[in-house]
Amino acid sequence: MNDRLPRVLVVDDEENITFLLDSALRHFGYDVRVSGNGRDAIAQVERFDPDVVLLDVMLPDLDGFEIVRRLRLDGSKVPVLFLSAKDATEDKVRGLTLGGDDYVTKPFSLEEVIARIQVILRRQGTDAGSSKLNFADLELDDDAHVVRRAGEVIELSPTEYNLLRFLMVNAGRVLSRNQILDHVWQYDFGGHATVVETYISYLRKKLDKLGPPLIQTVRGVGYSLRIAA
Amino acid sequence: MNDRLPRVLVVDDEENITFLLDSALRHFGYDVRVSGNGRDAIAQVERFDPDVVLLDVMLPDLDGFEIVRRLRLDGSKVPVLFLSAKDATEDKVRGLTLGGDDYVTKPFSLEEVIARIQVILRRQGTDAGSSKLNFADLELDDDAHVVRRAGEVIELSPTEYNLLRFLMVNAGRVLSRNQILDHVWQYDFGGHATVVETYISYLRKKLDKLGPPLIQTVRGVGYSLRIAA
DNA sequence: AAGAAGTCTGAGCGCGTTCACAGGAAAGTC
DNA sequence: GACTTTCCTGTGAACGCGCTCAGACTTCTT
Repeated sequence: MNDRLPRVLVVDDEENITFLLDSALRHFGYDVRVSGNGRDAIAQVERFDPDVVLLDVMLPDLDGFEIVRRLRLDGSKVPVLFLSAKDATEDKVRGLTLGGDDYVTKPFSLEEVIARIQVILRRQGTDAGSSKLNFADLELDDDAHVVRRAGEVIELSPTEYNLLRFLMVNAGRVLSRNQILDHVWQYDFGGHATVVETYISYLRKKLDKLGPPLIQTVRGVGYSLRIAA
Repeated sequence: MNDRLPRVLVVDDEENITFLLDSALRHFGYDVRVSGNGRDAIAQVERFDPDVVLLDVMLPDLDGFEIVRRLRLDGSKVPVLFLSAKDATEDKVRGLTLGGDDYVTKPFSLEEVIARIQVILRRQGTDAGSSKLNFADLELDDDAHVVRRAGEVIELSPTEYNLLRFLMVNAGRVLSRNQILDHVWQYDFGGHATVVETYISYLRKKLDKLGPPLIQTVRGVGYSLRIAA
């Protein structure tokens, strides 16, 4: 087994964002470096040799595209996951997915970002894991973005999908409403934790048509994916 | 085995609270420091280098979130367990579970706080122990928040769960009703100690379905988890 | 521009949880 | 064995948590 940790370089000038991604990615077992501006980022790619770069499009010195252009000129082929604001720049980012790059729009949710990173790493062969998550007769395939139970395909909205993914990654563990909110919803979500209840309800309605209940309520604590006793 | 004691910094301006936590945590084998305000707390983090900080959100000088912000700017990554009042602060707690931080609402029960601290320390690798407690054919898993006897899952209410946890942590020892009340119930509980009897009764009813009695009454003193002779 | 899909809020309802209390059982005492 | 003390457990009331649904609002499609 070749287990050098996959290396991720996070480039953003907002410290809350880098802190957020840094802690989440570390927790996921990545070797993380952080950079706050474009020039430093280019230098770090050289020294750190990351497997993927998380790159904000709006940086104080160089813009994200310029950074990538220079990296490519230097011969680096590291794939980039852009973090773009949801405005004009979004158009510029389109079409990048050809070179193996991809993008998510700010504000993102962590599950979203992590899923994308894993897709990139898998396509590169850096991350050995499969694109499928399994629990009981449930199957979630990130590459195809398809969920099945007992063979049947289940149609899920984006939020439902992210929620189920988070539950499956943490199968067996109890997750508090706030934990769920922090990982599944966009980081700037201002509403109340009761949305989680609504979406758990949606998920149950769709999942439990095809078998026994899988999402357990732990009263006063949260929810947990578990096979009923 | 590397057993330097885990270090905990407790920050609160109410002396009853710090006293309470100080003694309980010491008794649990932690190396504890106490601080009564924000500025001092920041200084202590630097000097004492704690593994976790117990931080009241409402402090006379700086508010808890501001303290964390400053700590992060200083590069400290120490996880924080917030002690918050159950109202307004609830909203501001967003994003906390990402950096490994968490919160409990005042008034808390000691078992609650200690369980949370252990979760944080385990996740950090500071506390080697597992998330499971065992006694005879009983098993309590804090991660999944599940209790089993002889393999069967037992559904417990929050209070029942905390009570059983306290009994298991102190297996073999006799615990008085007041000790139990002090650790399992919220510290401002005003009722009578007879509740304990009620909950012992609930627990016995659920546990003893699956095997011989485990909770022994020690007349005139209290209760004890013990395998019948 | 209109329709469809997705998201989120708020309210109502049901049920589990918590706790006091009281009558009866068990243990200990003389 | 009778008496006292301690403990057990059923009943019931108040409360709060969690589930669900309708509807407003936003965003994506065509």
